[in-house]
Amino acid sequence: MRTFETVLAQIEQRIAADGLTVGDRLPGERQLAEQLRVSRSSVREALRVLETLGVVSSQVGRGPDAGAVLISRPDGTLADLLRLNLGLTTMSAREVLDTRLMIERWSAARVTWAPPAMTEALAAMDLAASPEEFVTHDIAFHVALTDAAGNRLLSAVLRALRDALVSNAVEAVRRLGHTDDLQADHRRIHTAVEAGDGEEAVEAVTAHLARAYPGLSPIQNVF
Amino acid sequence: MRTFETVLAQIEQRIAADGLTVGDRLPGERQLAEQLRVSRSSVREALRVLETLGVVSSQVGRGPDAGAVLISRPDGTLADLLRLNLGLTTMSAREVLDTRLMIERWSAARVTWAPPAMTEALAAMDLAASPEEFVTHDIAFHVALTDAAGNRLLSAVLRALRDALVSNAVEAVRRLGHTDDLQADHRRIHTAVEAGDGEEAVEAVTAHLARAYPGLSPIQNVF
DNA sequence: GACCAAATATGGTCAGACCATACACCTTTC
DNA sequence: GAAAGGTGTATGGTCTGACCATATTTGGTC
Repeated sequence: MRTFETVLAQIEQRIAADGLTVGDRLPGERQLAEQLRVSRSSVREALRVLETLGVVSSQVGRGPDAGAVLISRPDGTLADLLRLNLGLTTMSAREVLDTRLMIERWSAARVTWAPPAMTEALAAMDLAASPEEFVTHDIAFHVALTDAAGNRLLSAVLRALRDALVSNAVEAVRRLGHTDDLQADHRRIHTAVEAGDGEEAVEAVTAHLARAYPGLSPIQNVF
Repeated sequence: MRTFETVLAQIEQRIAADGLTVGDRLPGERQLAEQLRVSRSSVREALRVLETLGVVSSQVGRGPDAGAVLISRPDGTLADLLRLNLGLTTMSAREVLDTRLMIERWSAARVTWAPPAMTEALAAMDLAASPEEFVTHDIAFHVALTDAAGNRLLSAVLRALRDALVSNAVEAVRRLGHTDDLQADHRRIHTAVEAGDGEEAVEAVTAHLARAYPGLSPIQNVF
């Protein structure tokens, strides 16, 4: 097993052991390297993987104080994501694909603030002059929401699908004839996110979807 | 933009420009570093990201000849995957992604025949001489199953993910040591599909998954 | 032609160095 | 006393150069 892979495992363990959550920080690269008795290069390679997985986010120049890296999605499935993306043990794409998983993650993320992009998109939709324009910002709105959930890998797949479905969304807006109801939904979602109320948010999203796509089965949909 | 990110972009471009495909090799780390005028560290960090994304796979000790890294999934979505995991935007695919929806659609489609590709893949798996070969046909089998459900868009995405996880699947087969049980599952699925028995099929698929990936959470998976 | 051993370039890892950045702290100013 | 500004400092990002174990190639041997 390569060194950076063991580093990965140890970081994972540390996150679990210390009960780190969103916003918490890992030790600095140098300190981490010293603790794990490996070179900084290996630590960095591990961090790069974690960053790709959407677990951690680095930022330069954090003064003389502590911290170095910031956990962006520390939930328990970290191990699965690692295994999957590294081919260490086994994983299934279905698990990743399951949107329910995403809901759980989103709720577990305990997001207590609405991403600025989300707020901006909300305002932009009010000013939209055409269904196409509306949908553009609508996508941005949901993108921000998904980002708040934290899993970039999953988001990527979802995003690709979304892009492929732009025309559907436009048609949905046209069918409705107006966007008042949709905006009301959006505001409800936004409020829920701001309040950090995961359950309410999921419910709001579900209601929103039911309105936008009436033919949809009452399955638990998400974004 | 960090150096390794530009390296990422340039490698991506190179793959597209040179028309590299599965099995082809990138230049060695040192050579790549020299060509791109960056340090080997940056190249390595970029490669680590690509590895996490399932695009390349490194292996040590390749003698004095050429090659260094090997492309493992060069399909068109590479660019999207790169962009996404680098932190641009993200999105959700809403209802389309929900696997349960797929099951329902599949049932609702009242499929009363097994797709020829499915039958062929089943036979091919019997003749497979290696785990790799087995998995190849295994994928074809499940893709055919997904296609039978009727949602091409969903099929495409699932397929892409599936391809990205080939190595995991191979390992799963290796771990089992034999393919008899898997084939028994496949036959059960095939029979159910032929009979148009959606419920039985879903159940068979679930059982199949549980066998192939024992650690999997009891989430309702689809293949 | 088959087999074995040395030569060689590779990926993996390490140590040490430099830079630009952003935070914490301290001084200055009002 | 509070606000504003300057400075010190540890950080992430990058680079250089080195060593190791490994796998492929090469070339010699039988």
